[in-house]
Amino acid sequence: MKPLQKPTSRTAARAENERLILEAAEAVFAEHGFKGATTGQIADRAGIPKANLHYYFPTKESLYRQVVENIFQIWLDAANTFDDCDDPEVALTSYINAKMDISRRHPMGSKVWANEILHKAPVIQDYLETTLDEWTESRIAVIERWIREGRMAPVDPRTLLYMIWATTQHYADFNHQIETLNAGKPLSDEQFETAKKTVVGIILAGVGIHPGGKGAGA
Amino acid sequence: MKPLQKPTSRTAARAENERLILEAAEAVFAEHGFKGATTGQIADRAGIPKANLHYYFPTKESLYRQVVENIFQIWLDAANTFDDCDDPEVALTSYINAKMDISRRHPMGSKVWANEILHKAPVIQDYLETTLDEWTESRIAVIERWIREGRMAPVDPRTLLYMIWATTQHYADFNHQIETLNAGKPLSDEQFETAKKTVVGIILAGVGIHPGGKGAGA
DNA sequence: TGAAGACTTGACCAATCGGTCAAGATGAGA
DNA sequence: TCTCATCTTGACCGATTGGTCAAGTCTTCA
Repeated sequence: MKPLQKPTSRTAARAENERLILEAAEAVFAEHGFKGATTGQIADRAGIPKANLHYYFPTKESLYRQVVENIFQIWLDAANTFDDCDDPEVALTSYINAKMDISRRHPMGSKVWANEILHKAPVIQDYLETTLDEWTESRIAVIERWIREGRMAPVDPRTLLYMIWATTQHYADFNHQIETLNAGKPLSDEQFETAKKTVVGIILAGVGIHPGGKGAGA
Repeated sequence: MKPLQKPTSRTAARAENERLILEAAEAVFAEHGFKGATTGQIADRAGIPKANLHYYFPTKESLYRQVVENIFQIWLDAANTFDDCDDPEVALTSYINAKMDISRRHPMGSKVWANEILHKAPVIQDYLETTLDEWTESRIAVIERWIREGRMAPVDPRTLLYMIWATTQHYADFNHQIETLNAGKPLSDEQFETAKKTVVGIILAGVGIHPGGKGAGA
């Protein structure tokens, strides 16, 4: 039998340190942007000396890249919920709910992503051009088919997707503004549920899907 | 008769220089954020030495503050179109169109704003708490009245406003992503018109307003 | 026309920050 | 236990950057 590793074995300690650093980095990059964040801040937040951070991640950029790649993975997971079902009502509902939940649970990741796009995606441009572009085009095709089949109103599919992205991510990226307009307090679970239902309701009605009824209006 | 000022009189030159600097600053702050922007970059873009920039704007922060205040003024101008008419269809349509047009014509301003909120509004927090909060609350009251009067479906007014903000500003803030997903090219005027019409259409239908018909659906 | 204030600008400075390094601490395998 | 690779860390360095300064130049106006 292999000797049991102590909880602080070499590999476990390395994994734990990398996790601590990445967690701290996501928070600091989200709040201050790539340029605004300092490796010293990140190291402090992770509870290790700066030199040690540079032992695990040689450059600030390599650390940032890792953070962004992790975020893109979360985004892709949510994207898959779009294909849960071929019914537009179910697909749109579950996709919007998944994206809203991400904004609630991973607000910092969304902020890092927003920062990256605002600054012209110096790190993730290749993802945008490949994975994201392919995902978008194929889902546009699905929406166009739903429209042809009369299962939803003839709206521009691209604009519909952008509306969903914009609105759901707004709850993460503009969270500070939302809190300020909510008497300085975070949205309660009830308020957030109301927001989710309202967004789903407006989008579905907006594309002519009326739950309870069937098919699309004019 | 007052002596005609030469085109480069003292006051005119000052005004022109301040304009050049503010224009350059908006662009550089939009692309690199507050921390990422350097006063040297801004001065270069304005075509003046860095020391001269600091003659007009003593600190980087005072320059940034001025840029943000100008942007907020544009935002307020658009906000007024909400009150053009007491009819929800007209009000929502003209407000969405105004905000879409701002995203098209002032994308950099919107990006600076987004950056500011993303970083917890260190400079404009007071605007959020006063002017923005008052505007929002009063428009929520208007929407609630429209709902009571049966002129639109009973949706959460706050969420509706956030959807409009998020979607319209998305066309500025995420312009880079939108271009990338448009074969790397900026949206044509036709494409942008389609986007505007689609957003207006989805929102109006989403809140139960059907142009041509009258009043709200269930 | 000449004095006074407004504006311009190259050179410079202090602070910050990403990253290095060398010396030591620690754990794994023989 | 001994050895070696891995990990830790305080001190340090060069580059960048916000901001200053002093020595000019240009406008205005009496």
